[in-house]
Amino acid sequence: MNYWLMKSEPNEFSIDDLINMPEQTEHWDGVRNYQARNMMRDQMKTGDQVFFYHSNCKDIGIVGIAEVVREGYPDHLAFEPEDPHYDPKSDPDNPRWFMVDIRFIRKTKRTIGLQELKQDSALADMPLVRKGNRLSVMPVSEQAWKHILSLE
DNA sequence: GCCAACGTTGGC
DNA sequence: GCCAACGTTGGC
Repeated sequence: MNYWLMKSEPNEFSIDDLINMPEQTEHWDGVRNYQARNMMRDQMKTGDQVFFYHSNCKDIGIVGIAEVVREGYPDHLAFEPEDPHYDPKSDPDNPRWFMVDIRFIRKTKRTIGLQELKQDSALADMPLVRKGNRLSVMPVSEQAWKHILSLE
């Protein structure tokens, strides 16, 4: 099993929004970054565990856990001209952008804040705490996953 | 709202 | 293929 971290701006889509979705499941659409795309298309497997992370907000950090319930498939928003995520270079016969479905498992007992993660020497290798990191989907090592859960 | 970091685009 | 301009991310 693999572990991941996915960022979302709670103004756009929060952990509570995920809870309120039918089946507590949502497709992770709108990602327009090739590294993140490649991970969703090629590497994320059903049953993989995901940290749900709130970015660009007052209370930044890990807020919950979800799991992958559907592996990479084309992001339909790229085909819809009216949508902000429309990309004319992606077409249904040769899709450029992919997404996965994730299902809510639980909230963490508290928000595990970015500052706390940054200050933890055990997590120094995480892309999340590296300067200038902009990946919205990133892998988490098993060691880092377990360590973060121990902070709860 | 600001702005540093960094990915993408496109002219050459 | 280089690289300047531009757009976006995301912490602060």
